[in-house]
This record gives sequence, C-alpha cells and structure tokens, in this order.
Amino acid sequence: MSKCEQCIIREFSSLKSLSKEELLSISGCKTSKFIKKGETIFEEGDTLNGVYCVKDGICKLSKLSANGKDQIVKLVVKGDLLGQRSLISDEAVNLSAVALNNMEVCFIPKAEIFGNLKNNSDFSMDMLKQMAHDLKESDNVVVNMAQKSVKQRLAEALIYIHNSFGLNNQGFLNVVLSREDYASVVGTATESAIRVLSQFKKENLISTSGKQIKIEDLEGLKRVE
Amino acid sequence: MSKCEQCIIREFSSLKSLSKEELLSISGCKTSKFIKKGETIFEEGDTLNGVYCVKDGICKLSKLSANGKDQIVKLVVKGDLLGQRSLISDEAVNLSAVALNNMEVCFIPKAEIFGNLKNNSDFSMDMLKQMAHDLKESDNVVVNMAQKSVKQRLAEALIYIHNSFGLNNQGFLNVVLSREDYASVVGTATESAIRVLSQFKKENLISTSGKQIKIEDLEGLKRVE
DNA sequence: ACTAAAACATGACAAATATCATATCAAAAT
DNA sequence: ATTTTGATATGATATTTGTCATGTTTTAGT
Repeated sequence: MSKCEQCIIREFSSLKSLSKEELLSISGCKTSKFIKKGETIFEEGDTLNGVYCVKDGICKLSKLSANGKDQIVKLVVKGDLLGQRSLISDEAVNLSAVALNNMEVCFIPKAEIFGNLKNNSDFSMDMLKQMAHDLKESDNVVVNMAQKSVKQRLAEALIYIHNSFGLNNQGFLNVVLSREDYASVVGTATESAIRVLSQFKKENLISTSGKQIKIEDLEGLKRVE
Repeated sequence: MSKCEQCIIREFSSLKSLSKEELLSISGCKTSKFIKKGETIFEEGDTLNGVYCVKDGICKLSKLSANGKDQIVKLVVKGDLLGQRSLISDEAVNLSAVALNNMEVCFIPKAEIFGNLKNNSDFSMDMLKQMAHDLKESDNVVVNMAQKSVKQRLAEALIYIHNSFGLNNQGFLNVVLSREDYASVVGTATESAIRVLSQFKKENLISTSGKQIKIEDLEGLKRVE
C-alpha cells in the first residue's frame, strides 16, 4: 500500500505512462488518505494544489445550482483522478467531491503533475485522452438531459451504474445511492425520482431491499420511454 | 490568407504555441476551404483525419437524440478548432458541425497534430487547457439543463450569445439563429422557444426584426425566473 | 411580381413534472 | 426499548412543457 510503483491502481489510471522513477519521485503519494462515507474531499470554489488518485471507494462530483439543488455530474471510482481539470485550467475547482462510501485516495502534488506533463509526452497524451473521454461523456449527458424524460434518464442511470460499477454478491447494484442522490443524478425532484423507482418496481424492472436496488429486467429498462 | 504563419487566427487558437517552422510544415493548411451557410462540415459518426481551424464564420455542434431532435451542444467561432476531441480519442466524431453562416476553415492533418503533441509540450498543454475549459463549460451546461426552466435557459442563451459573439452595427446579436435552433440550444420544443421569445418581447426584454434579436434589457434577462 | 415553401406565431389541449401535504418506515440516538 | 430524526412513499394539486391544429408572415425560387 505504500509505494506508487506497487499500487495496483497504477495500471488503470492516467498515471500508467509514468515510469518507475517518475512514480518514485511522487513523494506525496507515499501516504494514502482515508475518507469516510459522506465526507467532502473538496468543495466548489476550493483551490487545489494537486490531484487525488482514487485507490478505493466511490465519490460523487456535484455542483450546486442557483435554485439550491445539487446536480451530480459524475461518479468517480477506483483508478480515476480527481481535480485534474481544475489543476490544468489553473482555476478554482468547479465541482464538489463527496465520498459515497469509505474511500482511500492518495494525493499527488501539482508540481509532480506539471513536471510530468512537460517531460513525458505519453503522460500528456493519456491526460488528454482522459479529458477527451470525459468531454464526450459530458456532451452526451447534456443531450440526454435536454431531450429525454425523467423516466428514461433514471432508467439509463440505473443501467449506467449497473454496467460501470457492477453488482455485489447478492446481485444488488454496487453503488448505493439515496433517492435524493438519484434525483440529483437525473436532475429531477426527489419525489419524482421516488415515484419513477416505485413504478419500475411495479413493472418488475427492478426490485429493492432498503436502499439497495437490483435490476431484474435490464432489457426492459432499456426499452423505457 | 495563404500561409499559416501569417494567419491572424493563429494567435487566438490552440495553435499559438506552434513555432514558425512547425506551422510551415502543416502543408494541408495552405489552402483554406469555404463553407456555405447551412452546409455540413462533418457529421456524427464520420471519421476525421485531421482538425479544422475556423478562420471565419460560426458553426453549431449538435447531436441527434433518440427522439429525432437535434441538440446543439456548442457554438464555434473564429480561432476555435473542430474535431480535436475525436482525433485525440481516436474515434468517430460525436457531434455534427453545420455552418450557421458562410465560413472559412483550414484543414490540419492528423499527423501534424500528433507530431506536435509528441514534440511540443507547450502545444500539448494548450490543447489540454482548451479541453479542460470545454469540459467545465459542458459540465455547467449539464447543471443548467437539469435544474433550470426553459425560460431561464433561453434567457441565458441570449446573454451568452450577446457576451460571446457581440452585436452588429445596429445593435442586433451577431449570431442569428432560427427559432428551431434556439429550441435546439435550450433543449425544448420549437413552439415553446417561440412562445418564450414572444413573452420576452412583451416584457420588453428583447426586440426583434425578422430573425434578428436585440437585447433591450440585459439586467432584466438576468433576473428571469 | 408571383407562387411555393419554409419559418414564425398562437390557441387549445394533453402530458410530464414540481410542489405541498401527510403518512409510513428505517436508522440512529438517548 | 423508546424516542427522534431522516428517508421513503404516495395522494392531491399546480405549473411547466409538449403536441397538434391552424393561420400568418417571411423567404426563396421561378
């Protein structure tokens, strides 16, 4: 758990193009930080002097809208970096990051990132690719938000979570969100999210056990209109 | 108009970090291409083997949603590049680009871009910064789409166009969009966009002359709820 | 200038979604 | 174990937005 070069995360993350020597030089990475469920890693407007690499756990990236409601923009998992966008733009962070379960992250100082961006073109390229991928995703979300119904968006959110984060040993979705969080992913009122989930239950598309959700009919969910 | 090194656009674009020699090597850039209003530069799903640098004119980047409606994701102007995201991700283009007025663009082949990404870290950094900026914008649009009313979104679209693209000599917005395009920016039905614009007119927030729109009360538009 | 086509406009109504109220349930605290 | 709090659930209703119909105006083509 101690050295970056040994970290299993390395091969999945944008850091994969860093050499052993480069990783060793990332001194701040030697110690990982544990973050409890519900804790805030950083908040909209904060200034970061480095990025976080997620070793374990899941967090949400969200933004507070003028109407006082939070909008979840992205879910971040093992292997992802947090705060790169802000670091590269050299501006305050645009989104808040809050842990959805217990997390382990390690901090990589700004200077290390910029040094590698300057000297390792493979690393720059990986960063660019990651950013390009995020941009495509974000554009697609814009289209979905603008053009699809709440029901469709919620169905797609469930499918997305199913495909990206998998299931636990009992077949429930690995990512457990409150109804309020689902509303905040989909961009609707909490009551609406609850109603739609109830409807999905009635139609046997999903089943629930407390906060846990199991997808019973993936194909059915895909057909939701 | 012929050589990249002389092009005024150069200093505004992501290409500003390329040296004179690097620009000279961009052979394909020697000839610029003229695109008429309404013409398509590329379509969703196309494979690009280079990027376009916009020398003049404005175009829309849009995506077709499953419901058959187009969603405009971004407006692109002088100095911007088109197709970088797709090129970097090495995948088909995610958005269609259609000229909103007569345009002049020049084409830069893929190999040139990648060569420079590999060898010129300032260029890579500029690309990264541009992408980071686009990502922030896109995330913000997601939040607006999800949390704001059609009226608010349309008011903000007008303000955005006012601030980003300016006015012509008679004080009308420089970018002229059809009502359908406004609907497509805001993510609503054409009739709804028309209705809201009519309402803005009645409230003396804007005035119109044919397709042209003049903002009469910018502060009032900002206060729209 | 005339015609056809497209864009704009508006009413009437339907559907989707938000809001408010209230009830139930589950988790946490004492 | 009991209380308290927060999350989930659902009904009733208001508001927003979409759809369809239809008329008018503008634009483009001959």
